[in-house]
Order: sequence, then C-alpha cells, then structure tokens
Amino acid sequence: MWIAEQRPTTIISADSRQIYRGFDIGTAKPTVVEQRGVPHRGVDIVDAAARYSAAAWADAAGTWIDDARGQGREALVVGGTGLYLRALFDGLFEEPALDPVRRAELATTLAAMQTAELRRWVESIDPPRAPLGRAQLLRSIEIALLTGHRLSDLHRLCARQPRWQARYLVVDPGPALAGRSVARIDSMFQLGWQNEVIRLTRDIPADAPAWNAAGYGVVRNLAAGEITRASAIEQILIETRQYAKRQRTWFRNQLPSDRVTRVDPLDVNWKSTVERWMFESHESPA
RNA sequence: GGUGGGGUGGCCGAGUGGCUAAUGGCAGCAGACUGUAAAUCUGCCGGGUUAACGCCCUACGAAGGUUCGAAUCCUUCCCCCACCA
Repeated sequence: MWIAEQRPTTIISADSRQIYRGFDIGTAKPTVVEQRGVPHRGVDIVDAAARYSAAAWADAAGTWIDDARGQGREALVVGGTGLYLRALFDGLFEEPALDPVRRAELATTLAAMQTAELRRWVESIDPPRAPLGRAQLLRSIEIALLTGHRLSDLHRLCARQPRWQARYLVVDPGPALAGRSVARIDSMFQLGWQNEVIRLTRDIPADAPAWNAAGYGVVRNLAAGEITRASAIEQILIETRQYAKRQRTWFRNQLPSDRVTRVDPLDVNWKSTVERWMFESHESPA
C-alpha cells in the first residue's frame, strides 16, 4: 500500500484464493476501502465452485497490466501464488485444445486410482514427471492420453514467450510471522469468518476447490461443532505456517535469484529497501 | 484402603526377551513443482562424530534384579485413569 501512495498504481492480485467470490475473510482480501483507494484486479473474478487455472489467470493478468499502463498507472503484481507468477512472467506452454468431455471422463476414471498406480503409469509414459505429486501425475496422464504427447516434451517444444520481465520483492517478516498470524486469525474471527463459512457451506459444494484455502476446512469443522475454538485456532495457525513455508521454499528456489530483493517489513530500513527496488523496477510482484 | 488398566522419543500411539534408536501418525526442517498450486508430492527427523559405511553416548516413569542379551520378565517405589469401599 505504501508503494501505491508513491505513484499511481494498479494492484494485481496473484492469489489463487482471492479469485473466488464469497471467500473473503479467510483469504484476507483487500477491503472495500482499500480497493477504493487503489484499483485492484484479480479479486472476486470467478465463482467459488469453478475450476480455474494459472494460465487463465496469466492471460487475464496480461490485459490488466495493459489496462493499467494505458491509464498511465504502474502495475504492481502482489501475491503469493508462485505458479501464477511463473505463468505470467515465464510463460507456460501452448496447450493444445483438449476435448472437455473426454477430459471430464478421464478425470473421473483417474480419481479412483491410487497415487502409487498413477506414478507407475507416468513412470512408463513420461518418466521425468514420475517423482512429482499426485496433481502433476494426473496432469501428465491427461495430456499424454488426450494429445498423444509427453507433457515434458510439450513443455520444451511449445514454450511460450513471456511478455514482461519482473523484478521481485519478497516481503517476509521471518520468525515474527507467527505472532502476526495469531493476531490475524483472531481478527478474522472477529470479522465474522465463521458466519461466512456457514453461509458458504449452504451455497458451495463441499468439494469446490475454493474450500482448500488455508483454514477454511478447519472453520467448517468448528462451525459443525466437531472441534473447539482453541484447537481450531491452533490448526489454522499450523496450516498458515505450513503455507508460508511452502511459499518461502518456492520464492527461495524457483525465482531467478538475481531479480529478487528481500525485505523484512519489521526492519526499520524497509522503506529505503523498497524505494531502491522501485527505482530499478517496473512490473513486480511482492 | 481394595481391584483392574496404564505411564514409550516435542505430541499422539504401536511394540511383550535378541532382527529395536524403537512400526505408524502429527508437528518440525529441507526439497520438488509449467494450466485445481493456500494445491499435490519427496527426503530427513534422540545427541555426538563421519564425505559415507560406521563408531560412541543417551533413551521406553524411578531404583534394583533375572538373563549372554530387557521397552518387553521379576521386586519395590512414584504418578495417572476407571471401578469398588
């Protein structure tokens, strides 16, 4: 927000949970007031039951950046979904058209299979991808069966050219994060997180992807009376910490280190670090 | 006071003489990641030393004992839970 005060800025949220309408409190969406002060894009863009993708987001984000630039504004990409940032700044591959019906059928079949089975399968059709996670295995099989090509080949042969080069500002309070999380969770409850969840439970299917945002499953259990408030807070804290850890790992190892500036928001000198970063950068995620 | 059940590594919880530094799970640490990514997975995980194999130390409530060998068997003690008084 401080950056947006320095020059005209449009904030582009690169956050795979803030995209969902209705999941407001637990995803820490920018408030109405904040959005009035600074234009935000990328928040509330899809229905909570919808399946979305990093590629769809990156396409949309491209137009938001163009819009912002057209208005003479700086586009500041903010958010913690590493894959979205990669899709935008590194470019995914050019995906061939996939038949949605066959795709859905296949998904149903594969859903019944054990991860170990899927892994053996991928071992034979696309070995480099076999050590990856279940989601990646499903994707590998889907692409192989629907296109007749190995996903890892497509990655190499159909790479897309990125339109921008980002400079990254990684904002991390380090060990102080724990204390901040406690306060944050507390305020989420005060804002009515539990009621939000009760409302969503009525309208949104239980298997909608939006539900796997950190803490939402726990609050759902709390609302159902299955756990105590204290243990809910404890579990949310754990999920939050684990998510933050995965983000750190991603940003530490997946970003090009020569384009990364790290800043601790609790450091007294944070402003000068951010100023220096702003001076040498144009479009950049935090 | 009596009877029965139980005390295991940060937590939960298996294990009833050697294959046990001790299955599993959780938490933690490190890592992977190109279209569901706040997702999905992988490795490590008592301490010391080693590049590694290994070696040494400490450890299954406490103290003794039996045994070539004990988390596992015996004795005493401490604590927890249930029931009876």
